[in-house]
Amino acid sequence: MTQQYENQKGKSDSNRESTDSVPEDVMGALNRVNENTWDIPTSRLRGMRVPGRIFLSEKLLSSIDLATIDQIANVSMLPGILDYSMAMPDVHLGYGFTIGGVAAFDPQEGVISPGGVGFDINCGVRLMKTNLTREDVVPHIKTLTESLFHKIPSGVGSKGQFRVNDTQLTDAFLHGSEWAVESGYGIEDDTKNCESAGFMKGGNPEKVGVKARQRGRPQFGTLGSGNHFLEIQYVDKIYDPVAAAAYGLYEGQVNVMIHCGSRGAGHQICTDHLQNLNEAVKKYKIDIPDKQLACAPAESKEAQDYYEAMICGANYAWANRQVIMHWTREVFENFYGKDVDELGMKLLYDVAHNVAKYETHTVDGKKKDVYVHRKGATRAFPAGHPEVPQHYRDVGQPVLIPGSMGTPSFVLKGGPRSMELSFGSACHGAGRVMGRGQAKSNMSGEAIREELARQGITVRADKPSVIAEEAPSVYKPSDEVVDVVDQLGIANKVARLIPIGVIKG
DNA sequence: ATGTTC
Repeated sequence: MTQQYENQKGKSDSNRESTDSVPEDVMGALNRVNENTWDIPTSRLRGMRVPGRIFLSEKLLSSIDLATIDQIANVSMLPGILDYSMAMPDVHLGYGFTIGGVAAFDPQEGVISPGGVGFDINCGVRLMKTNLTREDVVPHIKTLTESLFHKIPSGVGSKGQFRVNDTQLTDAFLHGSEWAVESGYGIEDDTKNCESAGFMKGGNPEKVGVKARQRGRPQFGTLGSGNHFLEIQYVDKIYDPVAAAAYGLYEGQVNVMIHCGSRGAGHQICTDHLQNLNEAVKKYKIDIPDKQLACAPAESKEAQDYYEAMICGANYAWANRQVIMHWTREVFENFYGKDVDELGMKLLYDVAHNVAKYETHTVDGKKKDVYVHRKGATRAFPAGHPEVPQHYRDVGQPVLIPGSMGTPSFVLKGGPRSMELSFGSACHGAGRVMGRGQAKSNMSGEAIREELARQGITVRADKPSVIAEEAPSVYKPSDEVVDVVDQLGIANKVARLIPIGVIKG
């Protein structure tokens, strides 16, 4: 870390007392470009190759601190970064890169960095529809929530209902949710309604270490902990009737949202390759302002090894969400005595929140293949993009934005300006404003559970501390975050979803 | 986020 960085960090700490108003140093670090766009000029820190850019409303400005701004600036120092080091309105401090960060790199001049993906590789969200109404479900919500809690293992270190063998694990690393569907955990349509059709090509299980395999095997089909959840929600508002019709959403409809990732497997893949990349930084003499930005030239063996292992982690996560959705269907089938078809339990879509991808974008007016890192950011391809499934192509890719526990989630569609503004990316959620530790010591999980119960939301968690960590008040309001990307035309609102039953790890 | 602070 540079001396300059330390000085600024100190300054920000001393200002933290005056919370509600935006600290002067935050204002001083940003140049306002328009209503929802703020730039960090390259003059801020020595070594910035491109400016930083935060998509944010004035209202949310107080949720940003100087340490977050400097992480965005630090990323702009990485070789081969294109256009801007970007951040979404749900941005907050992360490992090296912010959560809510988007950064694209030239494949020849640029780098690949695990910090730009995160430890939970392909943490993501899927939304499954039903044809049940709120009235069909609310009277039974306690029973349903309880059944789901028992069917789907959750919590830190939770073990699954079945153990995949080594061959199956390799298949999952290579073929993601396609493997899960072929193994009987789903229906053929499921993979069509998924980003990248449920798996990325190019995974190489030989780049996944023994430890990652050991951790991954027993955790298959588990939810995990932290902000991960399974929610029964209902559609309470439609903003865009045409898009809603194309997605099959209508007011009063009950849906299930599943938010989880690659569990210990992805975590171990990230940890292992960070070690290699720490060495690569020295070997290739890359000047990085923060050790957490470990990276290697995109075409180097070290970077490609990580990328091939990361794909395995991403595919594991897609298979994991697929298996969890399958068990959710079984719970509903048993409860209502109807099958999946009769219950209309179709997958609307599944998106990755933490992943790096080789994609085609327009840079300086020319088509170019780049490595886009999305860490706490959602792909949001617009109408007409060839990667959007045929049946959604006229509307745009579904963009699923979970709220924090007890607050609304949103379905958006990829907006007309996402390709020009943000490498086809939008926000991924509400975004924390308070750290986990602080939340745990400040909040009572049991009190929050009772308050949510008064609001008609049944929460079933592994332990109360998880509820405290994820209290709605430790997050930015999801509606304000979503409004920013909506107003920018990065992704446009289609429907709002209100939780009624929540399973947490 | 995480076999919870290498």
